Amino acid sequence: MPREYQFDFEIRHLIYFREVARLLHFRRAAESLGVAQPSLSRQIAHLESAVGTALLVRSQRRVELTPAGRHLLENIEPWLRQLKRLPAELDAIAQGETGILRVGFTGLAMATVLPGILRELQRTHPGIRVELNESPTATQLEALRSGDIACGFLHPDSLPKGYHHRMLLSERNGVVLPADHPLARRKTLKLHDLAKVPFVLFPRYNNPTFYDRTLSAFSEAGVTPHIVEEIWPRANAIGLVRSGLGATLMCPSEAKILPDEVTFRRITGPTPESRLALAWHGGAHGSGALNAFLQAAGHRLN
Amino acid sequence: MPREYQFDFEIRHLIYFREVARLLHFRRAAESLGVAQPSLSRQIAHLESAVGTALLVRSQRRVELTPAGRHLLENIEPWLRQLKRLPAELDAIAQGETGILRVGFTGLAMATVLPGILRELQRTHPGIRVELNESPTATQLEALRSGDIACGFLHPDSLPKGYHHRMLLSERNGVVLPADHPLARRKTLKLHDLAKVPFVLFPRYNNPTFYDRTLSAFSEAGVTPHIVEEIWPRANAIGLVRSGLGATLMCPSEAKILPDEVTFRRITGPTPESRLALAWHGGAHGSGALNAFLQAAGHRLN
DNA sequence: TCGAATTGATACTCACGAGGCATCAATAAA
DNA sequence: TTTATTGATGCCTCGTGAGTATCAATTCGA
Repeated sequence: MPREYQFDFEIRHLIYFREVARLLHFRRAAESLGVAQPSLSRQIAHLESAVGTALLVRSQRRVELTPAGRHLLENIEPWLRQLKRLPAELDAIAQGETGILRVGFTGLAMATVLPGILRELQRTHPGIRVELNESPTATQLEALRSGDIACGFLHPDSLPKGYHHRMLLSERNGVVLPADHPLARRKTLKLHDLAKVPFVLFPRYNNPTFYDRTLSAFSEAGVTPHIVEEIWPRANAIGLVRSGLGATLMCPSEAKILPDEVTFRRITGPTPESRLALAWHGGAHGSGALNAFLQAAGHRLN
Repeated sequence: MPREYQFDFEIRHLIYFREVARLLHFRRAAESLGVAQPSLSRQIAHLESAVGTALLVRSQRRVELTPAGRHLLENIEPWLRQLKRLPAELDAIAQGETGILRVGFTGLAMATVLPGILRELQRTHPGIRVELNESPTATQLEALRSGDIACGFLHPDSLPKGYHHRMLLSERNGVVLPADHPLARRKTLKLHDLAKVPFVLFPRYNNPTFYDRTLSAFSEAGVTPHIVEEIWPRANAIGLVRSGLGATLMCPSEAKILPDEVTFRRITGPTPESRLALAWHGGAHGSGALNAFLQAAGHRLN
């Protein structure tokens, strides 16, 4: 038993001391603790020598606390209570009945599945607190890797191996135009029609895979997009469209709620496809809170 | 080792776990703790089975915390720190460098030695908090007996055996008169001169010994005092004198500061003698705070 | 692709010390 | 005085923490 990192007393000593201090009687305390009185006497003596201070005054016929003893009693009482609850507490965390869960998400998730999942989770596991973090797919992947988030709603196309994921939705992008734009009068558009329209997209590093896929769709349609701005989060793009800066691509779910000044139009033919998946670390030991979240997400989807 | 009152883990386990959780490495943690790695492995396993929850995920090559493990780490950290300080803390209390000290006192003490002692104590032991309680000698004796106060400034004549005490002062009483009283023109008085003067004294039960001694002084002087009021604390007697109700006996120190409307006159011949002593419980195990207080009181007197 | 190094777990033995029983010394109550 | 009750001490037993040697699984380097 090494000396340097060793406390010279143990929880047992504190519990023994508490009982003696409460009853001020060795024999009764020993009985209450279920040990023999001599053993108790020695353990208390051990504790006193370990802390280097007399905690009790024994006068053969009466036992009383010293000031240090009283101080110790008052100090350990709350801790012993907390310690007693500890196993149940840890179990609750492991079972996912409580805990903090950091979750990454994109605007699309918030516009579609996320609210329902959170509501379901709140219903089944009210003890779990979710810390939401809107960030682009690339950032979420990094956060997943480092453990900063336990799971993320992201575009799964560039998901590396070692992560589990569940596809949530896949939608062909449409276009958001200023309401007074000439093309807005048409019911549907082709990407080809938008050759001359200035575009607001998102920064490439947010999600290189999807960015490149978007440009591919344009070239497939035989045009090169005129990109005037890159912005994130995507919702901000709507503001720019509204200000007349240009148009932006967006999937129907995300464009469900739009201000009057802008219009959403479906695109026929080639168009990028927004995908949303819930991804999490492939470790075998999913945190309980994460499992609860996944369960809530599954429930939402069935 | 009885089951009912036994935690299934000890402080040692928590310290071991903390080190492993910090370093996320059994071998290095074992080295840092000064134990062999196998022992550490088993202690951690023991802790996990004791709390009934996995705290670490071992993947042969890497160790990481489960959510429960992280929770445990965060919870025990502050407590282990506190626990480490505990011996020094208890020692400080035992040595009287800190703690709470309840002290009884009378008006005479506050008018004389008490302020100086408190100042000295504050200088030498700033960690000690003193709880002052003005009460008559008889009440203080009871409080000493029950442990409500650790020491008291009181009239020592009726001090029972089993208490230590240190005499602080002894003063012949004088008389406090209304300033416009005919007798106030004399420089000194005899108790005999005050035969017809109505007197304000204190309730007998406050200090029966001194009360009786006072009456003895009167009869020695050949008079019976005309007592019109008994009041406590003594300082209030001055207010009654001021209102013209009568005169009161008082020692010079206590009568040092008087309003203009009253006058203090020394008494020659028989007169009661106010004594002040610091008394404390004769137990062998004086609390450290008490010892510090006594030391400050001694310093004040030398 | 294969061997070397590194990881934490397991098997075995040893020794410290907590626990139990019997008993003592000191005090209080009869 | 006797008797009962208090906490402390002596001695023995046995559980368990710790050490050494070793294993199985994985990673890394060539």
